[in-house]
Amino acid sequence: MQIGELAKETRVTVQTVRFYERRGLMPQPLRRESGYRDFGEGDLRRLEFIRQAKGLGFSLQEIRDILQTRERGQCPCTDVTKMAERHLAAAEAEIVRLQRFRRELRQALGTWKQKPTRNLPANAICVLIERTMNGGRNHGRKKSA
Amino acid sequence: MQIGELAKETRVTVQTVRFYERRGLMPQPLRRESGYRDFGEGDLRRLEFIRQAKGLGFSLQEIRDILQTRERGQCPCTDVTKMAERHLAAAEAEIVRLQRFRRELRQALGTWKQKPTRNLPANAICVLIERTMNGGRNHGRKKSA
DNA sequence: ATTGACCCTAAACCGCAGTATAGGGTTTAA
DNA sequence: TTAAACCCTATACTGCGGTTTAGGGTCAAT
Repeated sequence: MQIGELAKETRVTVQTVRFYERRGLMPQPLRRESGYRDFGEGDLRRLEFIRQAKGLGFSLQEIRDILQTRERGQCPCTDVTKMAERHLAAAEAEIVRLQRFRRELRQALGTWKQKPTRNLPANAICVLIERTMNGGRNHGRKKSA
Repeated sequence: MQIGELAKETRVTVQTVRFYERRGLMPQPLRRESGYRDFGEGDLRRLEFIRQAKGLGFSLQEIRDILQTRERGQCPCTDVTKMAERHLAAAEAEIVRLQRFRRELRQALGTWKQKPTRNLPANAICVLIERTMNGGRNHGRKKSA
């Protein structure tokens, strides 16, 4: 199989396949006389695994490590579990953070709805921003001061 | 206030302050005869706002846009709301994805505990990986009716 | 006058995950 | 024979959010 076919099958670009090879995710493939890469079924499955792992949030570095462990005949389960739990923890922290912000935001929007102002720059999130900016009442910062 | 003091107060590096200036997040500050930047209270609050906004997941681009809208005397609420909801949606999608993976992972680990293998590379997540690598047939996946 | 802490600019570099471009060679079919 | 479609390498570029380096200038105290 030529690189173009492999790329098409796995829905990545040929550049990406070569890029993965450079990064050590894909092995050095067989070469024809011409220098053309010659891939087999194993390469196809490997590339599909890379795509799936990427979809699960693993970095190329992590995927490379998993594949290398596997290549040494070892089980990458422990590492994979650790990585996955780490991603999970990060995502959970992220969502907690954003949920907190959303609460603040909704509160601000509620205030805004109760006290609808026209297009004056004094409502809702602006309040939140002004509060953070800690000047509250004064927008006085202009360059041509 | 010199750049060093500003940086210290806001717990960023002086390079970062200059970087924000280049990126248009911080205004061109006053300069002394020597060329030294001279910051005021407004700059301090602005930089603090940048830090907080960053903490809330806004990109520098977004923060710059918010500040520029504000500088034009307009209310950035609508934009901010949109941005925040977008971040939230992204984080929620992320966690759903990872929760799905965690389920798969836990299932795999459960299987592994029930059927302890020796240190052969055929257990748990390995199974998950092997399944992907060896032809990727997904058995027992029931998603939608 | 000299040291040391501070400041200045411009430019290069980092990791990430590729994408694009330049300048070629190969294969296949008309 | 020639053209299209494919392949090759090497290098540069993207956007993100900075960090580092090189090579200076300024300011306060000694």
